[in-house]
Amino acid sequence: MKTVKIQDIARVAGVSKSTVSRVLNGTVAVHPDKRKAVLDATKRLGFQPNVLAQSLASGRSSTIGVVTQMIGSPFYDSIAQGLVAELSGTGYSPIFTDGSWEKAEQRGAVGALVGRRVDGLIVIGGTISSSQIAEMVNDLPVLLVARRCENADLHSLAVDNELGGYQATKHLIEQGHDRIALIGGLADHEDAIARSVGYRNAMNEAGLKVDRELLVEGDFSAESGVRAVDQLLQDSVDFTAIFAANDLTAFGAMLALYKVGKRVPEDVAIVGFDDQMESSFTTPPLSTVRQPAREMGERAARAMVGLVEGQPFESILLSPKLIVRESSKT
Amino acid sequence: MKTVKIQDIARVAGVSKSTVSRVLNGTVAVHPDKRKAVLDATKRLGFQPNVLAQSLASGRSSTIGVVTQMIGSPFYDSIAQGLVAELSGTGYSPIFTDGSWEKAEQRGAVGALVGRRVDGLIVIGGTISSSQIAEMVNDLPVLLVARRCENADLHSLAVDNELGGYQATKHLIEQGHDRIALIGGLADHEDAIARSVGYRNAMNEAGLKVDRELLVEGDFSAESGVRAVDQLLQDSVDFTAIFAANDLTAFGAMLALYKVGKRVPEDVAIVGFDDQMESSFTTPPLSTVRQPAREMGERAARAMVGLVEGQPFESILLSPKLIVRESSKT
DNA sequence: TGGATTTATGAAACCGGTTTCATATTAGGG
DNA sequence: CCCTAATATGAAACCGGTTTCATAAATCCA
Repeated sequence: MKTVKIQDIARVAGVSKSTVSRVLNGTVAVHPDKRKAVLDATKRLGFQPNVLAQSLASGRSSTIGVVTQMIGSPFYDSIAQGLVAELSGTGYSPIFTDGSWEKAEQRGAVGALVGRRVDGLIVIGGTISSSQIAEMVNDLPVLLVARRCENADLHSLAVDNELGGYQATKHLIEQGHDRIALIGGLADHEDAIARSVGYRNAMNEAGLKVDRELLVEGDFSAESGVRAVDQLLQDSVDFTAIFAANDLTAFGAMLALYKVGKRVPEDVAIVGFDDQMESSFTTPPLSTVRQPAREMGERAARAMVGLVEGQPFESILLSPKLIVRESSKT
Repeated sequence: MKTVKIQDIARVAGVSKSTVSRVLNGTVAVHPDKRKAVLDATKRLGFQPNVLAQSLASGRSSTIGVVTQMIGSPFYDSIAQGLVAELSGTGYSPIFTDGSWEKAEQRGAVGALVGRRVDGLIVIGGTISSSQIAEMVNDLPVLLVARRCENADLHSLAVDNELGGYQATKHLIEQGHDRIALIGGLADHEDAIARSVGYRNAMNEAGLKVDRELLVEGDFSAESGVRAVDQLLQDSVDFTAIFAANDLTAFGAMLALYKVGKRVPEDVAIVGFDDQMESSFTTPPLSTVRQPAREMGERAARAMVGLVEGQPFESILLSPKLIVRESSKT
């Protein structure tokens, strides 16, 4: 029981390889009789084309390379999910490679995908510079997701993190808070920095001073939220609200507050960032800045298919949306 | 600027294609001088082998096909993450196809992967029968993850859901509860059924009656947890504890209880299932049955690489582990 | 020192398709 | 009815590697 190839069909149908290929791809017209013979043989023999051979011959692999970041945030995972879901049924398959933290590893990931002759490349987050990517890919369409891009050759689909940070902070200010602590994300992470800039802008705009003691480091993990609140309490910092770099951090902060008997939002109001699935089901439900992660994945998938097929694409900077739930209501 | 191929290296190094291939793969010894010449040329020209061509010629694609289930539960996603992480650096790349809910679609997914000549197939969950998979893959190694398998040709790596359900329920009983509600998962979902069987076993063993009113339907979503508790309250069912089919459902249940002023665990104790990342940071932290999802993905990746390279593998049924946190402490 | 092995290497076949090119056939037009 | 243009089809080249096979060179052993 060996795999049936195009030649077998040709023999059975009494035609040449070429004709079989033409029928299967519908590239040019073939006589209805032969066409039928080929189709019958194909079905009878249970032919399944060798995608590898097809790709090699045609120069198109029907594959989209994806470089992922397996760091904590569920945000990236949702993007990946959206990608997989939207790509299924388009004829293209995603092929994933993990770029973890190291730039070297990310370069390796890009290289591996280029070696696989993917038709397009999607890079989710990541720290490798866009010009570096550009010089590796050699005219392959590239889409950076969840990340801005200064390079004109590449396209990007990102969320305005600065605006999000501004929205969250402004909301807390409007709720009457003026001592708002910021639990930051990774110090060198582009998104985290943008969010904290938004925080500062909102504070400044409202004429509020950003005390150094209100600023606590975090790393996007729930644990760091716990640590941050513990530290704030230990330093007996005066604060009535928290803007956390992401929802996970906010979860940790809420837990730490709960442990010492502080109530949310009565004693401390909290706003997170991401709006991950669990956020509307915490006690109390968490106010947050929604990043349409899954939708971004879906849009990225569609955009990439378009790019591969020659359609143009304009880089997009999506606006995040403030979702007010109970954790920040007065 | 065109891609450099093996023939270019051969020309530059003054040898034949064959020799270049031999050097690059280290299959047989070549003269040190030529070897060096080839290596130099390779580096200088920035050669990147065409994986497609390699695969076609060698018959091995260095690719592992993965059929995913994009249904709600974060459990499946964690498995996928583990897979990606562990596979990176092994020389194999995972290629994902979504099998969503429909069996037809799952067959399509398997077919597409077989057509891509993957070296091995990993199916995460899914409802397509294992014998059906077996007849499509034609001696390809197959590993079913998060799912039992009766078929001897296939391998599986699963968690004993029944045991988990038993552990959770028994724990609640030991905490003094005898009116324990069960919020089920999808009615026709293998895992959900197994967990409820475990629940019944524990109840029976303790001589407790399983009232029909204690059993509420769910669908693994947080929303269904909310609905279930609302229903229990509306029907004024007498219960002091809840075993939820998964953590997400438990989150919803906790929120619904919070809304009506019932405290966890004082008024109602709760145990979930999965131990997803957020579970230790809910207020209060959720007791749950841990499924080592990420680890399962990692093990699956290792096992599959082994299988592809001819090593044997014994199907594994992992034992879940009860994690007691505050949501179920008396 | 010479015949028998072993070893390194290039030429060519092959993997399974797609696509160009040439040809046999049919249709079209005056 | 004959010559030209359009059309269907098969042969062969090609995609970029791996691998078999044959051969020239080197090594071995008596």
